[in-house]
Amino acid sequence: MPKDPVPRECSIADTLDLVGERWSLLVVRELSYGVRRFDQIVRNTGAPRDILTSRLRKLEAHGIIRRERYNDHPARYEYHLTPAGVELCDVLLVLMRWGDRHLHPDDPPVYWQHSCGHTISPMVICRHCGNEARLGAHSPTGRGAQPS
Amino acid sequence: MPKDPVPRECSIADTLDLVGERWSLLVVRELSYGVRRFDQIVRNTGAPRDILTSRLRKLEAHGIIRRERYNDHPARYEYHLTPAGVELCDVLLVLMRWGDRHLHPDDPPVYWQHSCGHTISPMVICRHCGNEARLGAHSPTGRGAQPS
DNA sequence: GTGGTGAGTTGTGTTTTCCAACTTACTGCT
DNA sequence: AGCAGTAAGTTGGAAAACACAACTCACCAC
Repeated sequence: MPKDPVPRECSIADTLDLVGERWSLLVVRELSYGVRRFDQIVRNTGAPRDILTSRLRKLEAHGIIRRERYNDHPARYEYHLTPAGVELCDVLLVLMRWGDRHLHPDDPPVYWQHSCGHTISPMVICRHCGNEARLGAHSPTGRGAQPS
Repeated sequence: MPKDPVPRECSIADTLDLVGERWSLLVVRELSYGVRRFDQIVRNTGAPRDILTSRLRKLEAHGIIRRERYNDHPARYEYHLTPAGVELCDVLLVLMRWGDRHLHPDDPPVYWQHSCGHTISPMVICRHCGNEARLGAHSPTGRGAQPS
Protein backbone atom coordinates (compact mmCIF):
# COMPACT_ATOMS: atom_id res chain seq x y z
CA MET A 1 0.00 0.00 0.00
CA PRO A 2 1.26 3.49 -0.73
CA LYS A 3 2.25 5.24 2.45
CA ASP A 4 0.45 8.42 3.37
CA PRO A 5 2.54 11.38 2.34
CA VAL A 6 2.57 12.86 5.82
CA PRO A 7 5.04 15.72 6.17
CA ARG A 8 7.96 15.52 8.53
CA GLU A 9 7.26 16.28 12.18
CA CYS A 10 9.35 19.28 12.90
CA SER A 11 9.69 22.18 15.30
CA ILE A 12 10.94 24.36 12.48
CA ALA A 13 7.70 23.91 10.55
CA ASP A 14 5.62 24.38 13.68
CA THR A 15 7.42 27.58 14.58
CA LEU A 16 7.02 28.90 11.06
CA ASP A 17 3.29 28.20 11.26
CA LEU A 18 3.20 30.69 14.12
CA VAL A 19 5.60 33.37 13.01
CA GLY A 20 6.43 32.57 9.40
CA GLU A 21 3.75 34.66 7.78
CA ARG A 22 4.78 37.90 6.19
CA TRP A 23 5.20 40.79 8.67
CA SER A 24 5.10 38.69 11.84
CA LEU A 25 8.84 38.63 12.42
CA LEU A 26 9.08 42.29 11.49
CA VAL A 27 6.61 43.02 14.27
CA VAL A 28 8.88 41.21 16.68
CA ARG A 29 11.80 43.19 15.30
CA GLU A 30 10.03 46.48 15.95
CA LEU A 31 9.14 45.52 19.49
CA SER A 32 12.74 44.55 20.07
CA TYR A 33 13.73 48.03 18.91
CA GLY A 34 11.49 49.44 21.62
CA VAL A 35 8.64 50.49 19.32
CA ARG A 36 5.36 50.06 21.15
CA ARG A 37 2.52 51.54 19.12
CA PHE A 38 0.41 50.40 16.21
CA ASP A 39 0.98 53.34 13.91
CA GLN A 40 4.73 53.24 14.41
CA ILE A 41 4.83 49.56 13.58
CA VAL A 42 2.86 50.33 10.44
CA ARG A 43 5.33 53.03 9.47
CA ASN A 44 8.50 51.11 10.24
CA THR A 45 7.47 47.85 8.63
CA GLY A 46 5.24 49.02 5.78
CA ALA A 47 2.65 46.41 6.67
CA PRO A 48 -0.97 47.07 5.70
CA ARG A 49 -2.97 48.07 8.76
CA ASP A 50 -5.52 45.30 8.54
CA ILE A 51 -2.89 42.61 8.10
CA LEU A 52 -0.95 44.04 11.00
CA THR A 53 -4.03 43.80 13.18
CA SER A 54 -4.44 40.14 12.42
CA ARG A 55 -0.74 39.41 12.94
CA LEU A 56 -0.77 41.16 16.30
CA ARG A 57 -3.79 39.14 17.38
CA LYS A 58 -2.19 35.89 16.39
CA LEU A 59 1.09 36.69 18.10
CA GLU A 60 -0.81 37.68 21.22
CA ALA A 61 -2.94 34.53 21.14
CA HIS A 62 0.22 32.45 21.13
CA GLY A 63 1.95 34.29 23.93
CA ILE A 64 4.66 35.97 21.88
CA ILE A 65 3.48 39.50 22.50
CA ARG A 66 1.33 41.12 25.14
CA ARG A 67 -0.93 44.12 24.81
CA GLU A 68 -1.23 46.75 27.50
CA ARG A 69 -3.90 49.36 27.68
CA TYR A 70 -2.44 52.79 28.25
CA ASN A 71 -5.61 54.76 27.63
CA ASP A 72 -9.36 54.23 28.04
CA HIS A 73 -11.87 56.15 25.92
CA PRO A 74 -10.68 55.60 23.34
CA ALA A 75 -9.00 52.30 24.11
CA ARG A 76 -5.34 52.49 23.18
CA TYR A 77 -2.73 49.83 23.60
CA GLU A 78 0.99 49.30 23.70
CA TYR A 79 2.59 46.11 22.53
CA HIS A 80 5.39 44.32 24.34
CA LEU A 81 7.37 41.15 23.88
CA THR A 82 6.77 38.34 26.33
CA PRO A 83 9.72 36.21 27.42
CA ALA A 84 8.91 33.82 24.57
CA GLY A 85 8.97 36.78 22.22
CA VAL A 86 12.32 37.90 23.51
CA GLU A 87 13.70 34.45 22.78
CA LEU A 88 12.49 34.79 19.20
CA CYS A 89 14.92 37.66 18.78
CA ASP A 90 17.65 35.06 18.49
CA VAL A 91 16.12 34.11 15.18
CA LEU A 92 16.21 37.74 14.09
CA LEU A 93 19.86 38.10 14.98
CA VAL A 94 20.78 35.11 12.88
CA LEU A 95 18.65 36.32 9.97
CA MET A 96 20.35 39.70 10.24
CA ARG A 97 23.76 38.10 10.23
CA TRP A 98 22.94 36.16 7.06
CA GLY A 99 21.56 39.24 5.32
CA ASP A 100 24.49 41.37 6.36
CA ARG A 101 26.91 38.82 4.92
CA HIS A 102 25.11 37.91 1.73
CA LEU A 103 23.03 40.92 0.79
CA HIS A 104 24.96 43.87 2.26
CA PRO A 105 28.53 42.65 2.45
CA ASP A 106 29.94 46.16 2.50
CA ASP A 107 27.37 48.24 4.33
CA PRO A 108 25.13 46.56 6.89
CA PRO A 109 22.15 48.86 7.53
CA VAL A 110 22.20 48.37 11.31
CA TYR A 111 24.80 47.57 13.92
CA TRP A 112 24.04 46.39 17.41
CA GLN A 113 26.44 47.40 20.08
CA HIS A 114 27.29 44.61 22.46
CA SER A 115 28.35 45.08 26.05
CA CYS A 116 31.77 43.72 25.17
CA GLY A 117 32.46 46.86 23.18
CA HIS A 118 32.20 45.23 19.78
CA THR A 119 29.40 45.23 17.30
CA ILE A 120 27.44 42.04 17.84
CA SER A 121 28.50 39.35 15.42
CA PRO A 122 26.11 36.48 16.08
CA MET A 123 27.26 32.89 15.96
CA VAL A 124 25.34 29.72 16.71
CA ILE A 125 27.07 27.25 18.96
CA CYS A 126 26.29 24.04 20.77
CA ARG A 127 25.88 25.08 24.37
CA HIS A 128 27.44 21.86 25.62
CA CYS A 129 30.79 22.03 23.87
CA GLY A 130 30.90 25.64 22.73
CA ASN A 131 31.76 24.74 19.17
CA GLU A 132 29.91 26.05 16.18
CA ALA A 133 26.70 24.16 15.48
CA ARG A 134 25.09 23.86 12.10
CA LEU A 135 22.10 21.86 10.98
CA GLY A 136 23.07 19.24 8.43
CA ALA A 137 26.56 18.64 9.72
CA HIS A 138 25.35 15.84 11.98
CA SER A 139 22.74 13.14 12.11
CA PRO A 140 19.12 13.56 13.14
CA THR A 141 17.22 11.17 15.39
CA GLY A 142 13.70 11.18 16.78
CA ARG A 143 10.31 10.63 15.22
CA GLY A 144 10.70 13.46 12.70
CA ALA A 145 14.01 12.16 11.42
CA GLN A 146 12.51 9.63 9.02
CA PRO A 147 9.30 11.12 7.73
CA SER A 148 8.02 8.13 5.73
CA MET B 1 6.06 68.45 5.16
CA PRO B 2 5.05 64.94 6.22
CA LYS B 3 7.95 62.53 5.95
CA ASP B 4 7.57 59.61 3.63
CA PRO B 5 6.69 56.55 5.62
CA VAL B 6 9.65 54.59 4.33
CA PRO B 7 10.16 51.30 6.16
CA ARG B 8 13.27 50.66 8.17
CA GLU B 9 16.34 49.54 6.23
CA CYS B 10 17.09 46.13 7.55
CA SER B 11 18.90 42.92 6.71
CA ILE B 12 16.21 40.94 8.50
CA ALA B 13 13.54 42.24 6.15
CA ASP B 14 15.78 41.75 3.13
CA THR B 15 16.54 38.18 4.07
CA LEU B 16 12.88 37.45 4.67
CA ASP B 17 12.11 38.79 1.20
CA LEU B 18 14.29 36.01 -0.15
CA VAL B 19 13.44 33.09 2.08
CA GLY B 20 10.45 34.20 4.11
CA GLU B 21 7.76 32.89 1.81
CA ARG B 22 5.97 29.77 2.85
CA TRP B 23 7.89 26.54 2.11
CA SER B 24 11.24 28.17 1.29
CA LEU B 25 12.88 27.45 4.61
CA LEU B 26 11.40 23.97 4.66
CA VAL B 27 13.13 23.33 1.35
CA VAL B 28 16.41 24.36 2.95
CA ARG B 29 15.59 22.08 5.87
CA GLU B 30 15.08 19.11 3.56
CA LEU B 31 18.31 19.73 1.72
CA SER B 32 20.10 19.94 5.04
CA TYR B 33 18.66 16.51 5.87
CA GLY B 34 20.27 15.20 2.72
CA VAL B 35 17.09 14.99 0.66
CA ARG B 36 17.90 15.78 -2.97
CA ARG B 37 14.88 15.11 -5.16
CA PHE B 38 11.76 16.99 -6.07
CA ASP B 39 9.22 14.33 -5.17
CA GLN B 40 10.81 13.69 -1.82
CA ILE B 41 10.75 17.37 -0.97
CA VAL B 42 7.09 17.41 -1.92
CA ARG B 43 6.40 14.47 0.37
CA ASN B 44 8.41 15.65 3.34
CA THR B 45 7.20 19.23 3.32
CA GLY B 46 3.66 18.89 2.00
CA ALA B 47 4.22 21.78 -0.40
CA PRO B 48 2.12 21.90 -3.58
CA ARG B 49 4.23 20.89 -6.56
CA ASP B 50 3.76 24.09 -8.53
CA ILE B 51 4.61 26.28 -5.56
CA LEU B 52 7.64 24.16 -4.84
CA THR B 53 8.82 24.66 -8.40
CA SER B 54 8.66 28.42 -8.03
CA ARG B 55 10.39 28.35 -4.64
CA LEU B 56 13.21 26.21 -5.98
CA ARG B 57 13.71 28.58 -8.90
CA LYS B 58 13.86 31.59 -6.65
CA LEU B 59 16.28 29.99 -4.20
CA GLU B 60 18.44 28.95 -7.13
CA ALA B 61 18.35 32.42 -8.68
CA HIS B 62 19.65 33.88 -5.43
CA GLY B 63 22.44 31.37 -4.96
CA ILE B 64 21.01 29.53 -1.98
CA ILE B 65 20.59 26.23 -3.75
CA ARG B 66 22.13 24.68 -6.82
CA ARG B 67 20.62 22.20 -9.23
CA GLU B 68 22.57 19.35 -10.71
CA ARG B 69 21.50 17.26 -13.63
CA TYR B 70 21.84 13.57 -12.91
CA ASN B 71 19.98 12.31 -15.94
CA ASP B 72 19.37 13.43 -19.53
CA HIS B 73 16.29 12.30 -21.44
CA PRO B 74 14.34 13.00 -19.45
CA ALA B 75 16.18 15.79 -17.70
CA ARG B 76 16.33 15.06 -13.99
CA TYR B 77 17.93 17.16 -11.30
CA GLU B 78 19.19 16.97 -7.76
CA TYR B 79 19.14 19.95 -5.47
CA HIS B 80 21.99 20.94 -3.19
CA LEU B 81 22.71 23.73 -0.77
CA THR B 82 25.36 26.25 -1.75
CA PRO B 83 27.66 27.64 0.95
CA ALA B 84 25.18 30.49 1.43
CA GLY B 85 22.43 27.91 1.84
CA VAL B 86 24.44 26.03 4.42
CA GLU B 87 24.79 29.23 6.41
CA LEU B 88 21.03 29.61 6.37
CA CYS B 89 20.80 26.42 8.38
CA ASP B 90 21.83 28.49 11.40
CA VAL B 91 18.45 30.14 11.17
CA LEU B 92 16.78 26.74 11.10
CA LEU B 93 18.62 25.59 14.19
CA VAL B 94 17.48 28.61 16.14
CA LEU B 95 13.91 28.23 14.91
CA MET B 96 14.04 24.59 15.96
CA ARG B 97 15.33 25.49 19.38
CA TRP B 98 12.47 27.96 19.88
CA GLY B 99 9.87 25.45 18.73
CA ASP B 100 11.31 22.70 20.87
CA ARG B 101 11.16 24.91 23.94
CA HIS B 102 7.81 26.56 23.41
CA LEU B 103 5.75 24.14 21.35
CA HIS B 104 7.13 20.73 22.28
CA PRO B 105 8.60 21.22 25.74
CA ASP B 106 8.41 17.53 26.58
CA ASP B 107 8.99 15.76 23.30
CA PRO B 108 11.02 17.45 20.60
CA PRO B 109 10.33 15.68 17.29
CA VAL B 110 13.95 15.64 16.17
CA TYR B 111 17.33 15.58 17.89
CA TRP B 112 20.59 16.42 16.19
CA GLN B 113 23.60 14.59 17.46
CA HIS B 114 26.62 16.82 17.86
CA SER B 115 30.20 15.67 17.62
CA CYS B 116 30.67 16.50 21.30
CA GLY B 117 28.41 13.58 22.18
CA HIS B 118 25.45 15.68 23.25
CA THR B 119 22.30 16.56 21.43
CA ILE B 120 22.83 19.94 19.84
CA SER B 121 21.39 22.69 21.97
CA PRO B 122 21.82 25.85 19.91
CA MET B 123 22.72 29.13 21.49
CA VAL B 124 23.45 32.48 19.91
CA ILE B 125 26.54 34.25 21.12
CA CYS B 126 28.59 37.28 20.23
CA ARG B 127 31.63 35.86 18.53
CA HIS B 128 33.87 38.53 20.03
CA CYS B 129 33.22 37.97 23.71
CA GLY B 130 31.48 34.59 23.69
CA ASN B 131 28.58 35.79 25.77
CA GLU B 132 24.97 35.26 24.84
CA ALA B 133 23.73 37.80 22.31
CA ARG B 134 20.14 38.86 21.94
CA LEU B 135 18.57 41.49 19.76
CA GLY B 136 16.96 44.19 21.84
CA ALA B 137 19.30 43.96 24.78
CA HIS B 138 21.59 46.61 23.30
CA SER B 139 21.43 49.68 21.18
CA PRO B 140 21.25 49.82 17.41
CA THR B 141 23.23 52.21 15.23
CA GLY B 142 23.49 52.67 11.48
CA ARG B 143 21.13 54.05 8.87
CA GLY B 144 18.37 51.55 9.67
CA ALA B 145 18.37 52.39 13.36
CA GLN B 146 16.17 55.46 13.07
CA PRO B 147 13.73 54.80 10.27
CA SER B 148 12.06 58.20 10.14
C1' DG C 1 2.13 -3.74 -22.37
C1' DT C 2 1.15 -2.44 -17.71
C1' DG C 3 2.47 -0.08 -13.87
C1' DG C 4 5.59 2.90 -11.55
C1' DT C 5 8.96 6.82 -10.98
C1' DG C 6 10.37 11.47 -11.51
C1' DA C 7 9.98 16.34 -12.44
C1' DG C 8 7.47 19.10 -13.58
C1' DT C 9 3.08 21.99 -16.16
C1' DT C 10 -1.73 23.31 -16.68
C1' DG C 11 -6.30 24.71 -15.39
C1' DT C 12 -9.48 26.04 -12.04
C1' DG C 13 -10.98 27.65 -7.93
C1' DT C 14 -10.18 29.51 -3.19
C1' DT C 15 -7.81 32.26 0.04
C1' DT C 16 -4.76 36.04 1.28
C1' DT C 17 -3.06 40.15 0.69
C1' DC C 18 -2.96 44.86 -0.53
C1' DC C 19 -4.64 49.56 -0.61
C1' DA C 20 -7.30 53.47 0.22
C1' DA C 21 -10.89 55.40 2.57
C1' DC C 22 -13.60 55.61 6.60
C1' DT C 23 -14.62 55.67 11.76
C1' DT C 24 -14.43 57.03 16.60
C1' DA C 25 -12.79 59.38 20.43
C1' DC C 26 -9.93 62.06 22.20
C1' DT C 27 -5.96 66.23 22.64
C1' DG C 28 -3.88 70.61 21.52
C1' DC C 29 -3.96 74.96 19.36
C1' DT C 30 -5.89 79.47 18.43
C1' DA D 1 -15.86 77.23 19.69
C1' DG D 2 -13.75 75.24 15.75
C1' DC D 3 -10.19 72.87 13.34
C1' DA D 4 -6.22 69.83 12.74
C1' DG D 5 -3.89 65.95 14.34
C1' DT D 6 -3.22 61.37 16.63
C1' DA D 7 -4.29 56.71 17.50
C1' DA D 8 -6.07 52.14 16.56
C1' DG D 9 -8.37 50.09 14.17
C1' DT D 10 -12.55 48.47 10.34
C1' DT D 11 -14.51 48.04 5.74
C1' DG D 12 -14.89 47.02 0.73
C1' DG D 13 -13.12 45.87 -3.58
C1' DA D 14 -9.25 44.61 -6.68
C1' DA D 15 -5.01 41.97 -7.29
C1' DA D 16 -1.90 38.42 -6.27
C1' DA D 17 -0.68 34.17 -4.25
C1' DC D 18 -1.86 29.70 -3.13
C1' DA D 19 -3.88 24.92 -3.26
C1' DC D 20 -5.36 20.79 -5.55
C1' DA D 21 -6.06 17.47 -8.93
C1' DA D 22 -5.12 16.04 -13.32
C1' DC D 23 -2.10 15.74 -17.07
C1' DT D 24 2.48 15.12 -19.62
C1' DC D 25 6.62 12.86 -21.19
C1' DA D 26 10.32 9.87 -21.08
C1' DC D 27 12.21 6.24 -19.16
C1' DC D 28 12.51 1.49 -16.43
C1' DA D 29 11.09 -3.00 -14.36
C1' DC D 30 8.38 -6.79 -14.64
